[in-house]
Amino acid sequence: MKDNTNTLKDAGLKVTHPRSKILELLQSHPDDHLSADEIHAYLTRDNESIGLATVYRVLTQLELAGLIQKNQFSDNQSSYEIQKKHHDHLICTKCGKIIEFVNDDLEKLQEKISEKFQFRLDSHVMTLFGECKDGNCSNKK
Amino acid sequence: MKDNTNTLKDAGLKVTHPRSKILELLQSHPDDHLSADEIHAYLTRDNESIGLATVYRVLTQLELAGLIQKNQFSDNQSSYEIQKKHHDHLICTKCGKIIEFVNDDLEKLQEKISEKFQFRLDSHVMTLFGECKDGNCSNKK
DNA sequence: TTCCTTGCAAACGTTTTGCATCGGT
DNA sequence: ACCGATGCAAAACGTTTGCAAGGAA
Repeated sequence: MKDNTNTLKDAGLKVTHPRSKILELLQSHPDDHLSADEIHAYLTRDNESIGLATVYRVLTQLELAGLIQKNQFSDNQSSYEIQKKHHDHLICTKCGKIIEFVNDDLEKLQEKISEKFQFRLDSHVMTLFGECKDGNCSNKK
Repeated sequence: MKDNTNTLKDAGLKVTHPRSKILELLQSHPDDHLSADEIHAYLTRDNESIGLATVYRVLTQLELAGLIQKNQFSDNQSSYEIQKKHHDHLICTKCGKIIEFVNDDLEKLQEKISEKFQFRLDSHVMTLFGECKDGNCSNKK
């Protein structure tokens, strides 16, 4: 019985090869934010013949099940990552590096702002764009 | 000499009918967040025969010139608004209402977080999603 | 065996581009 | 008159859908 078999079952999803493979891929790249296309390329490289349409379908299902998270940063392409505890993102506009962070003050402040406008806060997107101080920064991407 | 003639000239853009009209439209809807398609529909309704491609081209130019702001919320469609002082957004997931707000503590906190990760902060996107307490909330959109 | 899932190809909606014509300056 | 701006149609892009074939329970 494979690792994510129970994960999928618990989510109410039948255990199929594509679902298992895609979940596995995202689990083994916990720090990456992969597009559907990149995921498809990884699978193809591993000699898995899984169609791009299936990748999209499976990603939608996994997201709905709460197993992965979909991100829409500034480009036109969505990216996906395995579900971790809540966090926000810091993106280097030069090298594309993405840092995940959590800040409790920020979360509290968002609640305060929502209350001020009489909103019941469901979720938020908070992405900081800047330039990182990495030496190899401009080389990447 | 029309209102936004100088605005366009100052931005280094030749004053043309489409540019003038589109800027005018956004200026007269300061609280709206319109998609290219909606803008095109408004123009068509006003008997302006401006192509959708031109709308896209002009919006890109106006954004580049800093005269308008492009937003990519959660849908697949971008929306545009005239440039105002910096602000973030609060969106009602039920009725689609968008509230603009500024919070200095938030801005300071973002700076602090960026510094912590050794980033030089350029910009940020911060959107809160929730449910507003409006009586007519569920009727709209 | 039963349905759900998959692969493929075709459709989709938004945005971009090529090209001939038009229009500011 | 010049060169950029426009309209139209077609292409491009990421994503979704229809359908017949395949696969897990």
